[in-house]
Parts: sequence; structure tokens; C-alpha cells
Amino acid sequence: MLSVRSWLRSFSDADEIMESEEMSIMGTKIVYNHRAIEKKWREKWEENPVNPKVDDNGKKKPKYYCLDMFPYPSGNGLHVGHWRGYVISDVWSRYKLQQGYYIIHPMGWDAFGLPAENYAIKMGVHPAKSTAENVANIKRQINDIAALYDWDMEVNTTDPNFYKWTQWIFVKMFKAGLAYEKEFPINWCPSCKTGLANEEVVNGKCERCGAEVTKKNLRQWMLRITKYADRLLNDLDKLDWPEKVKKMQTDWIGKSYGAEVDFPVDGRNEKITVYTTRPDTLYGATFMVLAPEHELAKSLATDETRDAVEKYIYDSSMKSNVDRMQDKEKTGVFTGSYAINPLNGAKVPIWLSDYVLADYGTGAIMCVPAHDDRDFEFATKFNIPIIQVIAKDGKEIENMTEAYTDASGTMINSGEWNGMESAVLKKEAPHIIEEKGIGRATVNYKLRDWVFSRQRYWGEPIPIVHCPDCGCVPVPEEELPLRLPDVESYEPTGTGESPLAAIDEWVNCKCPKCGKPAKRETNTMPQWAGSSWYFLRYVDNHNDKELVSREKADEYLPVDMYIGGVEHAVLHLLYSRFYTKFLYDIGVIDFDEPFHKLFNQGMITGKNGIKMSKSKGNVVSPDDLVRDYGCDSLRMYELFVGPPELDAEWDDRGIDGVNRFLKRLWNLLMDSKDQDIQPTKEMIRLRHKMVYDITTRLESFSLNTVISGFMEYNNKLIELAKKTGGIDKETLETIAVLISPFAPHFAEEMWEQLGHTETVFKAGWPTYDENEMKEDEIQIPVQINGKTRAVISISAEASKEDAIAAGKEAIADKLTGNVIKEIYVPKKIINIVMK
RNA sequence: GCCGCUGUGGCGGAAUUGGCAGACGCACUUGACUCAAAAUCAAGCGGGUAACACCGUGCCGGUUCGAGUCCGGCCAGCGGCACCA
Repeated sequence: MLSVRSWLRSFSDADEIMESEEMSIMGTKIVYNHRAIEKKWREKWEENPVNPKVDDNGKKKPKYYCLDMFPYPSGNGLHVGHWRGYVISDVWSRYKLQQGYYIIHPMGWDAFGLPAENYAIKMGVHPAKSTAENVANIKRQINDIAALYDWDMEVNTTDPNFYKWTQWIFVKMFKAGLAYEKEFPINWCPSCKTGLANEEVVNGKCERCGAEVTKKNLRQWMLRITKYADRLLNDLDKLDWPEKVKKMQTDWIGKSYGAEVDFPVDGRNEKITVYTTRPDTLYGATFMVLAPEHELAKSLATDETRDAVEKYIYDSSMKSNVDRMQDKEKTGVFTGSYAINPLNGAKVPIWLSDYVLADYGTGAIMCVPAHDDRDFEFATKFNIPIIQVIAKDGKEIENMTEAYTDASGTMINSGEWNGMESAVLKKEAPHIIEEKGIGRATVNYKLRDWVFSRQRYWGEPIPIVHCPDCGCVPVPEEELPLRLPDVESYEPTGTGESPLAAIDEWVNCKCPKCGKPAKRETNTMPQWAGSSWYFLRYVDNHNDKELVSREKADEYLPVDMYIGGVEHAVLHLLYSRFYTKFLYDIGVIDFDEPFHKLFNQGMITGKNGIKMSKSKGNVVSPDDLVRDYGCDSLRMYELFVGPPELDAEWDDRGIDGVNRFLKRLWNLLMDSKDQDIQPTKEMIRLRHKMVYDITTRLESFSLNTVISGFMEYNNKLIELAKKTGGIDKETLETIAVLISPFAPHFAEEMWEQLGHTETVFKAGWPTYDENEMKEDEIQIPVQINGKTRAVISISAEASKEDAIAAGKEAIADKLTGNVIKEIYVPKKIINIVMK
């Protein structure tokens, strides 16, 4: 079919040929014509939207806010994979609409940031221009989905009326002490030529472009997300999110309980504080390791060790993240100095090694080789003594070949702690240490503060002025937005300066506080800045006084259902939670979690699970499929390819299946609609069962089986219609409503063909009656020793005796042994156990 | 290395609380219609057998009248974290 089509398309009037062919009338029957139907209803909806606008909302109806992650306007347009999430959220929105909810289903553009900017650079056009073009193109493609989007709510992160508030939030954070400047070696992508947040480094590589991330010492704007670590962690409990995402965030925040212990340096009036989660093993500490970047690292060297120590510190600073991670074998250098174990006075050597991270804990650790794998490896390599302090199964391990890391066993070689259970001591030790005055109980997080500035052009300018007298002064709130200036050269410089730094007339300004000459901050915000709060703006996007009015926020927010890929688990979803909590703290909104329920849809891939991309040449565009099969068929096929939460390989051929289904349903409608068929008992039963099945599958988000359910019932009804000549009107009406979230144009046409003049979306979701679903006669398998030997038909109400008697009769010739047990599970099975 | 998820026909995938494994669809085969093709309709479609029997849900074992489903032990693939002390 497709190849014939493409052959026909080579003629100039191919579309007209196809159109007339499909419009043709075969006999007296009108053939399903998706083009005519979809065009007709698209126009009708344009005139009379099925979901009323915000302002028409009676405010009495319950609302449902369904949202999918907004796209960035890439130059490649949408492929069938993008469709999936949009179809899922639209199906859910329309289902909620049928249940009587007022639906908020907006769409917008995440248009600042690297993808848009890199595309612009590649094409040699200004990002503002290419972004606007790409938005227009993708908007056209998105309209093909026929989703319930309310374009009056549209937002665009590059619109000054939007980024005014992105900047406003930053100013508020600055005033709250949550945004601060810091100079330190940050993750730097040499290809994107910008600093990156920790979350944007995946396996040592840039999340965007895959280039190896290096370190660069830069002055940076940071957001103190760590201050929210506990709340970000604890509030996960109240979210209806996939466990997988909750776990990823939990691991990323990485809270651990332990103790800081102060080790005096031998012969010096200094101490080194270490962080440990295993203070119970303190007696087993036989050495100490500092990160090469530790502030005391250099000064601990003696005359004999100085050269080696300085070389090691220098070498470490030259290693990239990837190098440092991939080093299989531990390296290190002895400083020549010793520390005193504050518990037992033991003198332990102080080493430097890059397996200790400078920015976690205190940048220094005590090492207990007997009970830590890394310490064991290090001690073995450098011949450092190993002292066991936990007895496994009551005794010391002889000839230790690996560390014993379980916290289960009895303490030994541990002075007054001897004989205690290690698991108990692990909990008590921090407090004991605190009482002794040699340390304190503490917690630590893997989460780091957020590196928030980017040395790129296409982002929100950070609204800060650097004044020689006043320091960092925020741009006054009434002067926002601070507009991104137009610039001729917007390519990244790679020097650590943003292209904005080259615009003197923009950079030079007056200090808002004292009026003296000052300079503007030239870094811009990351793409996440806009996407961390955009969902709040939809419901009040024209408000020029507030980010969102409290009235509208209270009424419409937060988001009930959020749909997006799992790739945002620790980026967008963590940042959005942080922003929401901050806005809650300053009273902008009255909730502190943005997304009540989260659904992660799986990715659509090309053959063999390869991600669709232009460079791989495996991108499938929805445009041809919409033209050849229709929006309704594609919508249904997007769901039919597999469980929505799992990845699925795209195969064009499968769409024929759903298209044939719609054609068969159409033919059933055409055969039945003018016949006034009286419903048989079987039709009524099927109708109730169908409502039950479709509804329960939809509720459990098993959207692929909803589609197969439609096919199953359609097949059954077609069989039935062969006997009766058609299907009753009520059953057909029920199908039209049930299928309306999935194939909205088809449903509307079906509804109209059945004589209705109002939209099907006002029909209301059908209900079922379990009594009507019951069958009088049921088919039930009869087994001998668990193997099916016959299938019999009995009354659904049959007693155990009657059922078993009927079952035995059916397999009488096989009942040759002694029956030792007879099992009847009502309506399920008969099993005769024989010897 | 640690944590999580997933293993079912040629393929995508179905199987409430354990109860006829393979629904639904794709592909394929055959037949009808057609000069022919497409479309459509009808039949078939895990392996095995002439037909039964029998064997089949990654592998090994267990519980049970009965296991894709529960338990124990492995194997493979995918994903997350990755020296976080």
C-alpha cells in the first residue's frame, strides 16, 4: 500500500487521485475516510472547543491539571517518539474530561539553552530567529496530534515577560542567601564551552554532547540546593511517583549518618577532622588519607617528602574526571606527618590520595583497612598495618584477603568497646565520641550545590551588578526583565567568559545601590532555570504583576499528573522540586511539591533499540503516517506498540493493524446504524463487560491493552452482527464514548452518525453493572492431575457436587485410577487428583 | 563493585488473588473474490506427531492438586550510581 502510494505521489495530482478513490462509494456503503473526517472535526473544534477556556470555567467543576514535559524547539522537528508522551497525556486529559473534569492541558517551549543555541550556530542564524522558526514548525506538528492544548496558555522561556520571573526568582534567592558566588574547579565541557552542574555530568561526560568533562577554575554562581536536601529527601514519601525515580533522587541526595572525628596532628598545634560512617571501627584506624586538594596537604610535607608530595598534588590536579575515575589502581604519597587517634593515642601516618574527594565530607578520612575495601586495597599496596576490630563469627579472620565490611559481629581490639555488638555500637559511637569531646555526630549528603552560571549567550542574563564598593547588587525587581542584549557574535568564547562580556555598553552600568560605575554579571542561567517553574506560569501567563496570582495558584495548582521521560529524574525533576519549595517558603504558592503524580513513558527507538537521531538516519516522522493513516490511527498505534512505561521499537508496519480495526469498526457502524437493532442479552452483556474492561485497564494505565481490548470487543461484536444483522445503538454509542480519548475524530463522527448533534465529549464516561456482566453458562476446564483433559460448559451457579459430577462425566474414559482428591474452584477449574 | 528493572512463538506483546500459557496485533501460509494485483473476506499459524501422547514462559531446585506468577540458588540483557569513606 505504502509503496503504491509513494509511486502515485510521484504524479503531481497524486493526492487528488487518492482522495477520490477513498471517497468512492462501494455499493451503498461509505468507506472510512480519515482525511475527510479529521479535517471536518478539526474545523468544528476550532469553532467550538470541547474543553472550555479557563475564564469560562464555572469554578464548581473539579479541575484536572495534566502536563507533559514541554519540548525544546529543535530544528529537526518531532518524530514518532515525541508523539507518545503527548498522546498519553492527551488520552488521560480526554478521559478526565469525559469524567466531568475541567482540563488544564497547556503546552509551551523550553527555548533557551544549548540545543537551541547550538542549532543556531550550526545554521549560522541568530538563535532568536531559528528558535521562532522551530517553534512555528513544531507547533504545526503538535497540532497534528489533535491534543486538547489550550494555546492561550502557551509559555516560552525566551519571552521577556516569562524570563522576567525567572530572573525575579533568582533575585529572591540571592536575597535569601541561596544564590552565592564561589570560585573553585568546576566541571567544564570543552565542546559546549561552558561550566556544568554536577547533575549534567554523566559518567564523566557532558550530558548534552557526550564530550569528556574537564575541570576549570572559575568564578561561579551557585544555588544552595543542599540547604533543601532533607526536605527534598523526606517529601518524596508523599509523592505518587514511580519508585525508580524516587530511588534515583534518594541516591542522588545520598544522605548518610556518621560522625566527624578530630585527629590532632602529631607535634603541631593543628587537627584534621575526618568524616566517617563507621565510627565503631575507630580503634582499627591505622592511617589517614587527605584529598590532594585538602588545605593542609602541602604543609604536612617534611623536607624528605616535599618533592614527592608537591608532585602528587600537581599530577592530581592535571587529571580529568574520567582519568581519575578510571584509575584502577590506587595511588598515593606519604606526607611524612602523623596524626594521633584521639581515642587510643595511636600514631597513624597521614597520606595523600586522589581516591579521597575534596568536596565531600571534610576532604579527609580515617582509614580502617580491615573493614573497608578501598582502605584495604590501599593498605595492602603500601604495606600499612591492618587491625581487625570486628570479629566475624566470633573470631578474627586469618590471612585476610579482603576487607570484612559487614557491620555485624563483636568488637575486638577496641579497648572499652570490646564485646559490644558492632551494629549497636555503629549507632551509639557518634554520641560516645561527642561526649568524649573528640568529635560529633553528623550527617552528610552526596548532593552538591548547583553550579548555576553558563558561559553562553542564549540564556537568561543573571540580574546582578558587580560594584567595586557594594559588591554584588541585584538588579531592582521593578527593573526586570533584564533583557538579553542583541549581539553580533554569540558563539561561545571558551575562555570562561560569556559572549555578553564583549558588549561594553551592556556590561558597563551604574550600581543600583550607590550609583557609581559598575559592571554587569555576564554569565547566563542554565536551561533548567526556566523549566524549573514554567508549570506554575501556564495558569496565569498574562499576569504582569506577579509570577502567578495566589488566587489562581490556589485554584489550579499543583499539577495532578506529570508525564515525561526518566532522563529527567535527577535533573529537571529535582530542580523543579527545589524551586517549588523555595517559592512556597517565600509565600508565592501554598504547596511545596510541583507534581502530585508522575508517569515516566518509555522511549520509542528505532530498530534494535537504537535511539532515533538524525545522525543514525533512523528517525520516523509522524507527518507521512498522519497523511496515509490518519491522526486517530497513529494515536492508537503509539499506545498499541507496547506498555507505555517501557521502551518500544518502532515498526511502521504495525500501524496497519489499528487502521484495519478502525475500518472494521466503521463498517460495523455503517451496517448497523439505520437498522434499529434490538439489543440481545449477549450484546448487553458485552457492552457492560467492555465498559468494565476498558475502564479498569485505563485506570491502571495499561494503555496498550486498552487498544487490544477495543479490538477484541470489536471482533466479538462483528461475529454477533453476522447473526443479528447489526449491533444495537446503545452499544455503538458506548463504543464512541469509550474510544473518544483515543481516536477523537473517529468518535465524534461515529457519535454524529448515530444521530447526535452535540460533541461526544459531553457524553460522560459510561458506567457498567456487574450483574449485567454475568454469564449463565461458563466454559470450564477439567483437569486430571493438573493437565487439562476436557472443557465443559456448566451453569455459573453450579454447586461443587454438580460441577464435579459433570466434569467426571466428560472425562469418564480417562478415570482409570483411584481418585484421591477433587478440586473445584468456582468458575475457574475442576481438577481430579488420581493415583 | 553496589542498587534497580527485565527475560514468554519469527516479531511487538496478553495472562485480577497461583487456575485452559501465547489474548490482541504484525509477519507468514492457504483459500474466496479478480484477467491479474491491491484491498477485503474466510481458514491456519510454539515445538512435536499420520493423529494422539508428549515437550514448552532464561537455567537448576523447592512449595502446591495446580507455578509465567510464590520461595531458594544461578545465568543473561538493560538502566542508575560509581572510590561519597
